[in-house]
Amino acid sequence: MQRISGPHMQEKYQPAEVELAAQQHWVKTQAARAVEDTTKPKYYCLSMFPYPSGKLHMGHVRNYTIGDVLTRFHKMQGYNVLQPMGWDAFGMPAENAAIQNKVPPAKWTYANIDYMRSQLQRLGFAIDWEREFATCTPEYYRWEQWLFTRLYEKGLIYKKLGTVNWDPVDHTVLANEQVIDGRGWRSGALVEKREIPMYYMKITAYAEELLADLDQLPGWPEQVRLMQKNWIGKSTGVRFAFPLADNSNEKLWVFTTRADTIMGVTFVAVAAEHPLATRAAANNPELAAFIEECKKGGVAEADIATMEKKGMPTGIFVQHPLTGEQVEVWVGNYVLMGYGEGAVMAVPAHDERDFAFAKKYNLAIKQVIAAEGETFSLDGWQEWYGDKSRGTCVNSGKYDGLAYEAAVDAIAADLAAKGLGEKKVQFRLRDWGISRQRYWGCPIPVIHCESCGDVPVPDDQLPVVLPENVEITGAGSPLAKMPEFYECTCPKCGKPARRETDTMDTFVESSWYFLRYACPDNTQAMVDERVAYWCKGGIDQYIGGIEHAILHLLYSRFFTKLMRDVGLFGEQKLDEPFANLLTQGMVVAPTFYRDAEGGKKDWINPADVDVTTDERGRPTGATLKADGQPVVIGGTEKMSKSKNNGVDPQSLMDEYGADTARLFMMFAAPPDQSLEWSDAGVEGAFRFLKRLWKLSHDHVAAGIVPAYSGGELDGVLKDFRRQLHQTIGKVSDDYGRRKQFNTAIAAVMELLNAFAKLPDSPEARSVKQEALEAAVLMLFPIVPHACQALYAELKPGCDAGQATFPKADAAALVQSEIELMLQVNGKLRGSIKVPADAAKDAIEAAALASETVQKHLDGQAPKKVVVVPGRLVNIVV
RNA sequence: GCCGGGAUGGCGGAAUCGGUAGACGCAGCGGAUUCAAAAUCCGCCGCCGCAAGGUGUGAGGGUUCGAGUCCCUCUCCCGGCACCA
Repeated sequence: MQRISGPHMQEKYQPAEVELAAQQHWVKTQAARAVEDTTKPKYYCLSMFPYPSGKLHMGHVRNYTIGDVLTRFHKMQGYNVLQPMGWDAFGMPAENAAIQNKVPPAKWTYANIDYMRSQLQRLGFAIDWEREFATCTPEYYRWEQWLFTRLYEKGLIYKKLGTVNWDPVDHTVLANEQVIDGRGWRSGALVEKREIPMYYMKITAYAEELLADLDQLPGWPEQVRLMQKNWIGKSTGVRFAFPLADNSNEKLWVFTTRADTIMGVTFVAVAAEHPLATRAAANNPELAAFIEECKKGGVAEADIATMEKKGMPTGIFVQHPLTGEQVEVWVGNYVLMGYGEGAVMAVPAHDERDFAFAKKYNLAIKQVIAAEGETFSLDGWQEWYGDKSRGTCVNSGKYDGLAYEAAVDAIAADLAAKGLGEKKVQFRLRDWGISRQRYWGCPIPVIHCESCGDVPVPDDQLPVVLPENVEITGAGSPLAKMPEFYECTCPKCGKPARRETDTMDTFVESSWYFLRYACPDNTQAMVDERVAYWCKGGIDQYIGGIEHAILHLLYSRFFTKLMRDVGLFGEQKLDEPFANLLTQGMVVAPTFYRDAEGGKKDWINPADVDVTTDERGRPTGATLKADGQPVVIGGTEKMSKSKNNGVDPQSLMDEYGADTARLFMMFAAPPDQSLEWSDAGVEGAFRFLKRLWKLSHDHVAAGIVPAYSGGELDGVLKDFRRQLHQTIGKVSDDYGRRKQFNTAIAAVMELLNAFAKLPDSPEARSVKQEALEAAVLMLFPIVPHACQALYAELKPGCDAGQATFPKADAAALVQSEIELMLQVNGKLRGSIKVPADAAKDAIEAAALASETVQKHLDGQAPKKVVVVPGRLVNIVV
């Protein structure tokens, strides 16, 4: 094997040279190529694929370095490893770029992919590039269309009206992101809600399984499972009807989880789009105007939930299903047509929102729950009013005295007897609307025929190819303006027909790409038996941002189950795609700005700012490098274009090399926490690599020797060797179990600090050889280029990438004497040394005999002595 | 608004199962080297205090021999909220 850094080791660490040589070596030896091999355990390590936005940002560097560390570590542990990469290539930014720069989305996307691929290669990730694909190619999305037609036939995809943000000036549908303060981002027009037909995936049919299987995912963070559980939101309640008071036999259906409060209903609220509201508005211009007002504004839940609750009576009355009393129907802007029945019963006394609404409009508030020791008052809302775990029914006739569960059961039974309702399990989860009125996405494979209706495109006409030369204006859907795309013939009857011009939500592509990596070259099927090899028991590690905790991960779980039920996995049992999940935190950086006209702020990039500090290093101010004048120090925020606080990873790589970038990212914070960018921290990472290089160089220059393999050692060397093997144990645990790399790096740093203080003797040299070999292998997953070169110097002819990860030597860990802390009344007062195998009473005696303890006891007898083996002794006086 | 998370020196963070708070690194300070600087190496470094000592993990309360860690109340910050990806 070639010596990577040449016949004479460079004295100075030169990352550009070292990294180029290492990367060429890996390409030549196909080090990252993954081949199915049943003789080894497999390890599929997956990072969330990037949207090709132009260039890598720090979040990508962080995400993919974490993945690469785990990939390389597991390879050194003997696993057959797969680390793939691809491109989530459909999406809005390509259309925005097309509007701004007049570049076709496809061209822009492919150019970005080429650049970003080169950046990933420059970072030295052990990616199997033979498996790369972009989701915007027909070779990929044809299978998505194929699956769509299967699901459509199974009834798992259906059409219904959905509410979207409508820009009345641009005549276009806007994403929530494009609605700013209720206005369209380009036109500035007030956005309206509009109902249009859309295709939906029946994710609610899988709600029960998606919820239950969360318990089968011990490798997921508890917080993510909890978020998904709450999102699915299973609740048991009662669906029941209020008959209309006009004796028309019509009914208004509602769902409630608080049927126990049914006797406290004082009004009913319906959504603005509810048929009853429409009917009432027909001869009530004031109400019609109010309904129009409700339709203003966007559809985002966060906006609806925080806006002022408003309502108006309809003049329509319904009968209370149990008392027969007349109850008025109101239209409320906070009731959503898309949830449940689009109508809710209102119990102001026991629902905080209803309480506020009733106070505002002077509606009746009737207490029907009482809790012991509490007084009900209309002065203000109190927490216990809505707490179903407390209290019993009052003012509720035959239900008086019943607690929550008993009351719900009795009331549900009575409603059922009247044929007006029943208990029902309800999910918060809604079906997934996948239609988008956009160009740069996967065409929905449906043809609309006047005679045959909606006809899925037959297999032999797939893929429906997205035309690539299109003019994007930002107004309206481009495909709907292209007769050459939408004019077609019906596959059933052959008559002229119209092709669907909506495309799919881009979450669809990212819901199954991880399965396609197993078999990206298959032109005959969506997936094949290689999925059974790589995805058996789930993908071993998935790494990505916490912002995907709900949507992407839930959709991916859903798709895996859909594909299983379409029979795509054959005999293999694959219910869940990701066995282990690591959610990484954001990359944040300080912000700087100057106030500009109109209350706006000019954000200044951290790279252009000098921060001044006082004699203790505390920041006292900041100035712009260009003019030396002060700028305002803002908060520390997620790197973004809008705050101009992004740092380009490319400049980091150019200046320090890939290893320093990787080391800094892994050292600055544990993976799941946010990571604060710091120029000085990067310097520190670079300094450490220089130090590692120099220590190795000095050792190699004095002549390499066989690593220590046995024999008596004196105190210093014995202690150091114990530290070495403790470090090996800790680093293995940090990589393998804890997935916390900052502490692994810190442990190796400590080891090298101790290493630098070792004496120079023949014995010491063999221990140093052992330590350097181990340190270089331990750091290899994080800084593979430098370690590849160093290992070849320490063990000529050996390839660090093919080496086995060091194992701790149990014999080296044995300790004869240990130190115990001494506490008096819980306060640290000193320490004692005892034999490692000392008995409890011997420890107690030694502690009591110690000078410090005697001083604090001051002649008194201890009340209690607590001995924690291996830790401390606490004496209570 | 709802769901989930976070807060520890001047800064990033460590403390893995309730047991030495501040590992490791950055910044700072002192020294060595140097004509000088950079680089490098050595040492100091939570706060108050001359010291003894006291005090300290967002705020307040509690459990415990012992709390950064567990429980209750609160404040601020961050992620998600279904068309950003």
